[in-house]
Amino acid sequence: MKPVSKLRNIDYSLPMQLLQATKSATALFRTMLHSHELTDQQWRIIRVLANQKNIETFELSKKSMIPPPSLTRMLHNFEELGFVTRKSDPRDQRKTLVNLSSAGWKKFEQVAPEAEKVYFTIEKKV
Amino acid sequence: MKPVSKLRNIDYSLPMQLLQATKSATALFRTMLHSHELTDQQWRIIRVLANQKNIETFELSKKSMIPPPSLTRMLHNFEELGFVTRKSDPRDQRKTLVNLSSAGWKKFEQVAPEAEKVYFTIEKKV
DNA sequence: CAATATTACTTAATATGTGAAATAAATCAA
DNA sequence: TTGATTTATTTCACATATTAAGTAATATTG
Repeated sequence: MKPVSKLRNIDYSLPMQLLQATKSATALFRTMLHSHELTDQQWRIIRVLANQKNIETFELSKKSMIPPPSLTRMLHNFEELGFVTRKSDPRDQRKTLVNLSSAGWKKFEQVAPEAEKVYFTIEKKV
Repeated sequence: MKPVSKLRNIDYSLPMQLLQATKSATALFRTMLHSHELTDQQWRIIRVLANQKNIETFELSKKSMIPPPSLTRMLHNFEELGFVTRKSDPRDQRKTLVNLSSAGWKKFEQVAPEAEKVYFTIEKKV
């Protein structure tokens, strides 16, 4: 029998445990979000935008934890859907400032109460 | 000023905190894995295979947390790279049994000690 | 045994993640 | 003021995730 490296069982690996925890935590939201035609990531963007006006793309990326290339694609899509508006920062034309449109706000107002319900459900379990 | 739904700040959302934690934990492994030409997910597959012979695809999917459609593609790729072998289960031809090839074992033996080092680094920090 | 349902996996279409390179505006140095 | 550098964002190529639908083998029911 040839010697084999010892490595802790994958079930006890920290990244795997975190992956599992994330999966469990997001599953409850996902079902609700899908009934509103939103993905997890789209909802993260809307939440951040509801909390801060004229946010720069880079900061939006950090706060929503969506990498810049994904964000570019998603904002383009959101613009077409009419949920967000973009304008370049007059003080620094490299920057783009993003805002919710009225349709975006409407979506937020619809979904936010249900998101709170899901949080409440989770907290009861914990 | 129109009424606005109250929702906890996104920074305190459980899924976001878990996402952040996962990102931090995997970042440490990723650099090391890339120097061995492996992605995070590929290493998860190899680890599970090193731990269990003749594993069914579905169980491999669960243990590696890689969804079945992704797993199909990745195993096909791993077969071409010569890291794994697949055969159908003689007792139930719907099932596929997966194993590491000798090249797959070699890869595991190379990477496992370095993975342990990363774990050790993390544990010191915690 | 034949019809149906279930299981295990694959395929397909689309969305998002990742790393590198490209672009344009702003800043800095000589 | 020009040329080099940095910054903010985008584009590209490819890997992985997600959902739905398809396929073949097995199990179940009447």
